[in-house]
Amino acid sequence: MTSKTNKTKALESNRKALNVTGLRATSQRALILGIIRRGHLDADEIYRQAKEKQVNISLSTVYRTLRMFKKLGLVAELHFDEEHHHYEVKPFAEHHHLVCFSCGEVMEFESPLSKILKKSIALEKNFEITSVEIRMTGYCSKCRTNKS
Amino acid sequence: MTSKTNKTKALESNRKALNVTGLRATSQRALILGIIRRGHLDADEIYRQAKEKQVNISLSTVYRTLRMFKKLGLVAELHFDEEHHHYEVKPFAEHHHLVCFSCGEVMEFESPLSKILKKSIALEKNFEITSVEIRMTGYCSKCRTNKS
DNA sequence: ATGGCTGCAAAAGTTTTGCACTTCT
DNA sequence: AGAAGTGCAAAACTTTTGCAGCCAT
Repeated sequence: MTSKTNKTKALESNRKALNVTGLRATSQRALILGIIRRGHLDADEIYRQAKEKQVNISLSTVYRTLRMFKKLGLVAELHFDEEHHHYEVKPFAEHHHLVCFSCGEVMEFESPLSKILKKSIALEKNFEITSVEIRMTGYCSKCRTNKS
Repeated sequence: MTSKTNKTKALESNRKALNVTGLRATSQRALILGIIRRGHLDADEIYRQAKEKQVNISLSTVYRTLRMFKKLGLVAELHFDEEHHHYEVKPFAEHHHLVCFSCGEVMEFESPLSKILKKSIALEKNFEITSVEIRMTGYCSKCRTNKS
């Protein structure tokens, strides 16, 4: 059974990521970071998942931690069409999102065109662009065939 | 003094826009639609401006109206980096946003590249894409020179 | 040991809803 | 007249904050 070992390793890696930031490596933070790694989640969902592992954790801690991570540039805050913010660990390669209206699936994509677009707008508007967020919505291939 | 005439005309035009939708053309709706026309505003800002013209208007009506307009596709809901949603009347030409971190100014832009990007992703991911939202953030030319 | 972090509870802020009344058609 | 829309107040939700105790460093 290697699962425990893997979990330990993952926790270790999250702890290290925290050490780099100068923050204290608390179990809550390692846990939350681990959870965000799994996908695009909102605060409440992160809280629910965190609670499964550590019953006492509080929602405030989740919010505080997310704000902190965001401030440090450790995670990115996304704005999907829903009510709440979503978070993901900041990717090394800039990437964007494709959301299916029907099943809600979120896919990531990247394209060299987005970089060209960024440069062209920066030049045209004389802007110094620090971040680009592209969100496309529609219907994924599965939902398209099922709709018929 | 032609100002009153212009106001009447504007109201008339908003009323007509409402008639097309099959909704009842109430003064509140015409007013709110007129206000959204002015720019990218959030619910509370719309409420404040509406109140100047019609003291009794309620925040619930603003929210209800915005939801309704959005559902009808009359306005688009935007997701800037702040807490609340922003609204704008749905433009005929798809356009995107450039937000200055420093002064908060929101500029619109459009580019043929965004259409190419859309097509290329649709093809690659086998998605039927119904909408594209691009938000770039950074520093506008004014803030860049002032920063120095 | 000590300052940063946490949990809890309460507050603040945003959005929705129920209901009686008003207004458009 | 009848249905749709509004205002008000209260509820539901999301996010923030104050504070006493806890725990990484």
